[in-house]
Amino acid sequence: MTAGAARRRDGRIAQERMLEEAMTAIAEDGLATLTMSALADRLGTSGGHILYYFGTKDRLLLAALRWSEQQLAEERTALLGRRLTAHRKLALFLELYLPRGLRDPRWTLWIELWARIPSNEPLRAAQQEIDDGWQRDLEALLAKGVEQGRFAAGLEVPARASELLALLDGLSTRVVLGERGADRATSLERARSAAALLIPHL
Amino acid sequence: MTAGAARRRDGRIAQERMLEEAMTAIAEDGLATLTMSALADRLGTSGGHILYYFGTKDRLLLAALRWSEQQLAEERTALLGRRLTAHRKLALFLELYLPRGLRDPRWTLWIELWARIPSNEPLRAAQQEIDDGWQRDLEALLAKGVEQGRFAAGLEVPARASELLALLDGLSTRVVLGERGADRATSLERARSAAALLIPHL
Amino acid sequence: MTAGAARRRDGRIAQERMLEEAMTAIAEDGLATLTMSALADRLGTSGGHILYYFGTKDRLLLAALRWSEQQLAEERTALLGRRLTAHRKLALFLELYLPRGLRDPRWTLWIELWARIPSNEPLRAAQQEIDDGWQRDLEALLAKGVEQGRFAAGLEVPARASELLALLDGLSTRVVLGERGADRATSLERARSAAALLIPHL
Amino acid sequence: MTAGAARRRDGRIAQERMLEEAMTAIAEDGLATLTMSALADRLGTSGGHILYYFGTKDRLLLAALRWSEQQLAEERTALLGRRLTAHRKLALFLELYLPRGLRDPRWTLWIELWARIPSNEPLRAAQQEIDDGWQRDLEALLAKGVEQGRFAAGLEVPARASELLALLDGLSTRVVLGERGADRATSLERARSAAALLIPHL
DNA sequence: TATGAATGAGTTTTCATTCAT
DNA sequence: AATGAATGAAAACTCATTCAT
Repeated sequence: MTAGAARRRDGRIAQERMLEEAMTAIAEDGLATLTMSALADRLGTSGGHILYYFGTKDRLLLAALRWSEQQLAEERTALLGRRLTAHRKLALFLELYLPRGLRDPRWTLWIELWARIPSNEPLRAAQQEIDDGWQRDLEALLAKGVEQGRFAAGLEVPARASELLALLDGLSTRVVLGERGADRATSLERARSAAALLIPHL
Repeated sequence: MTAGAARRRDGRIAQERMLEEAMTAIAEDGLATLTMSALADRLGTSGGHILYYFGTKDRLLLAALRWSEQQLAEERTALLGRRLTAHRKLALFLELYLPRGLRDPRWTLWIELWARIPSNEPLRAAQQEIDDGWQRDLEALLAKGVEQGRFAAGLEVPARASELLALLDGLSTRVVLGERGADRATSLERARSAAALLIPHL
Repeated sequence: MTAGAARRRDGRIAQERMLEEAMTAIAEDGLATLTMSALADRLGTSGGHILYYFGTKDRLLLAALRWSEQQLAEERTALLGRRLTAHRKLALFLELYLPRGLRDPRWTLWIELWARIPSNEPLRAAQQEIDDGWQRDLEALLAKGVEQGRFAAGLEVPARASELLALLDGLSTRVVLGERGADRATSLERARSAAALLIPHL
Repeated sequence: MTAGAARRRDGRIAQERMLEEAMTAIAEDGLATLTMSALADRLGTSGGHILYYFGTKDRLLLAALRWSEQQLAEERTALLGRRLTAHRKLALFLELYLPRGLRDPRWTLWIELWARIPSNEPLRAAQQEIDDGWQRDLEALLAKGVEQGRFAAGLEVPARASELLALLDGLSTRVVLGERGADRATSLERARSAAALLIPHL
């Protein structure tokens, strides 16, 4: 391997460390206190260096979001590929989607970024794309369940998927904002019972 | 009426104009561009004067939110009091909750304020209180429907109310952020079909 | 006088003090070291306050330039109105135009701002307008000299005025940049002898 | 030729390409947007590499200026050596000096660098030297014209040369800044008519 | 020669908030 | 009640420059 390639690889690693640390910092202190220099301090590097890779803070946050969603997307793909009943897959899907708890960084970031979407076109595009991924995979999961006779034939797959995802978003918001009575366990329970009604198991 | 009372009443009106204009400005340009002095300009007054009434910008936003929710709460109360079938009331409830369209000011404000809740205790309390109002009234609506035999006896009212409200939040977010295929009409359709499944009409 | 008017007047005075101090600072240390906070320190105020009036540093510099040219324009008008021979007026015009010496703030500013004109439309407009003022007044001066029989009949007034002003610009640049042998006295001498050739005195 | 010499020559060529590209970039977008990495991109190399040759950006700009003036100096020398009347030579000198048009790179660079001269000693020295070259050659041209009886005996050569060059600077500034009515053709006309008055042709 | 990762000082700008009048 | 002058903290961002490889 040439020195150049090594250097390039170092950069890759550095970038990924930055994204990971950004998510961790958000999880610990919230996005409000995530300044460029605070993040640089955590990483033992300089603010300039972070922006050397990402250009602007907005783009850094977008990259962090994508990186975090990328990991979930992989878990989702793995989940879909497992040999499980559709019921079980759906249950795991719900668990995957909902926040791990108060201050879940992925959701903290989403809530913050929603506010910026109206004035940030690349962000809107990213959100659309990410949402589409969840919708597509949930539809696939449901369709397969129908095919296997686990869910009612005639299930309106896209509509039910949309509704379930909207419901999960609403529940997630509540969890991550710490609304009274909206911890992960309770919300998961709500998600499950609603799912059972929206997508009747035969 | 004394001069003092007249002045006080004038102050009330002035404050209400400020809140209304704040909501309009947010609907037009988003909260990010709503600075104190921009708002003052729209009102033909000074930033100092607005803060003379509200103390801080955060309190102004909170007041604006409360003012906007207050109006909805009144419509809600009126709705509950009307002589309509529970089905019909539920349908109107959904229409009342969902955003009027892209950039609906109430929802724009919510999305912006969610991001501030983690670091703003009074805001969290207000949110809780407002959400409780919707939950309480939806529960009442459902309970009455059960009582009248319109909804299944044994309906788990609080759970279904929570789920429906979470779903409405999720749908609303999408509408107000302008997600593809998430206009008011479509979202209302999703809300209706999901409601029919969550709260089976007999 | 109302308190409001007094406050407003205070603001005016404050703005003018800022412009004056900016020019003085430029004369003393050059434009390179004129940062917003350095200027604020000199004025015993805050950087925010300066930008409260001028919005951006660019606009502050433009205002400073205009303020400084305004003063010269008044001197120019006074000069044109005096009862002097055209010869004498022309001589005084040259003295007025040329820099007072190395680091003359007006010229320091011009040289700095020339570099910004290609990317700054308001600045270009201001420059055009200011140059037009000098051209117009020099043309008037020459025309009157012709009329009075002091300068050759048939003098091509606009052309000669343009040439003389261009020459003065060139000389001024050299003075203010401290080129060898280009002090004010020598440059004035060059200006005079060139003027005598371009605009023959009868 | 040794490998070392070949490499050295390659380096020369690389450096010259850099200078040329710098001038082109400046002509296209102005100096303000000429960052090291922008220039590196245009050249398909890295910022570090450019500085490997030039050390600092200031030195690069200075080298670019010198390189550009070097070419003009050669044209000037060629001009002086040609068998032409002094009148004709003077006319060609004016054409050589004035900018080719709006955004002429040599002049764009000059205007930008003037602003840096007060704080950059090597730059000042270079400017002096380059100006001296023009002055020296113009004096030689005029002196020869006098000698040949083309220009008035008794012509104060150094003074007239200074004045003409100052005038050319002033005209050039206007052309390159795009002042109204200051295109190359008009400015050349002004330069010619002023030259005819300053240096009377017998 | 050549790269590109890393630095970090330095500057403008924004805006809620205060307060004398 | 109303103004608007004044504050000042905070933060993003730029970019020439260095240096290990």
